Amino acid sequence: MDVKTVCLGMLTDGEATGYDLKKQFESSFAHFFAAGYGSIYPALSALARDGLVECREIPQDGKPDRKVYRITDAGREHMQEALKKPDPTHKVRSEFLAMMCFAHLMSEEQLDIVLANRVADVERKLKLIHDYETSCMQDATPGMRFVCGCGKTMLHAMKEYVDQNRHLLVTDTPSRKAAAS
Amino acid sequence: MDVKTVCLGMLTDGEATGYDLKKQFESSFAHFFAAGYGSIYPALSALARDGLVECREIPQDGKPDRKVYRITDAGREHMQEALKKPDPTHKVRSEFLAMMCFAHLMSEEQLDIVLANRVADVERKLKLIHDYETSCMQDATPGMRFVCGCGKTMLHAMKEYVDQNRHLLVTDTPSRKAAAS
DNA sequence: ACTTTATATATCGAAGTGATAGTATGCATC
DNA sequence: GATGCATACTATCACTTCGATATATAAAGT
Repeated sequence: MDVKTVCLGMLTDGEATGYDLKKQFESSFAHFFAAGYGSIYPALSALARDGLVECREIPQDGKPDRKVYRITDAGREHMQEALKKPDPTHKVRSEFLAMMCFAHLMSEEQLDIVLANRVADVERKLKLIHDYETSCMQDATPGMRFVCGCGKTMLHAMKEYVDQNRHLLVTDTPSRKAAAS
Repeated sequence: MDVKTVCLGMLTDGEATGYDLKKQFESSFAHFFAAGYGSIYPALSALARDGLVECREIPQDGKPDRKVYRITDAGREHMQEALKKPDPTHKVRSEFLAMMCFAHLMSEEQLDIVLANRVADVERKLKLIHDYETSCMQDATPGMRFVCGCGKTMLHAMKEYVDQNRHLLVTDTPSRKAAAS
């Protein structure tokens, strides 16, 4: 389940350009699988090279060709195989928690800013999920519903944890408490 | 807050070898910041090159020298600077959730195995945190307590979510329900 | 006697990150 | 009428990290 496979999976849903896929990585997939152009374009090239997708090049004047990718039968088969992997990973890479390990080397002001930014980021991601859910209404697959629900649960858990345990790191002043509520 | 910085941070707590740091990455840091030898050894070399750590080489017969690293004053200063970054990331990279997006392309048996493995992995990580907490008893910093607590909260949230929402993906048979309880 | 675990080093190809660059259209703001 | 910003699209590149593998010895379990 690398970027290549995820792109292939997205293409089971209909043809798309690299740009389209990037948008999906930025919206519905943002909270659990980020990918930039530096991964997506090479991935699509490799998939095309291996015959798992086909590419229609639509010429445009002045601009580089628009490249629309479509999954092939071989691609669908490959996807089926990829989905047989029994133990897909779930990894967290948190500079935030790493930094908190060294909280005793930081000032309260620094900690306060970092905690606030973390909560803000969580809220941004919650909004992304919410926007996705409202935009596709009832036509999401059960899988996507499961995934969105999982994202919301984890993000809420993080937010609540930070709120309820910040006292382990900072002594809340009355003004801060007031600002938080 | 890359591997280099985290290694430097670990060394604020006392001198260590690359192997020692790896153990820390595998135990207390495992649930939010993994790193292998392929990152740690180059990181230590770079830190030594930049004068942020010093290396004592202890010769050993037959084996390569044992290299014990100690942080320098410049290193401590560098760490202070690194901790001023106001918005450390917190990223999830989940093959698991990516796979669940394509659940409609999978069989129930496959899904069942994947869900079971996910729960097992969560439990393994919970045990790691628990083991760490009992091993260091009260001499953990508030920061480490915060981090362990956060890990436990997130992992419990994931486990509970999977348990309570598996019905979105699989129709639980009586036998499965019995096995789960 | 045999195997696993622990201590310790190190490298390398493959994969992914993040930033940057380029080009055109259209829309809003000044 | 110009300037800047958003959107649509492509693409590359240096750097970092990942995961697997290799090498060596000693202790400890079975």
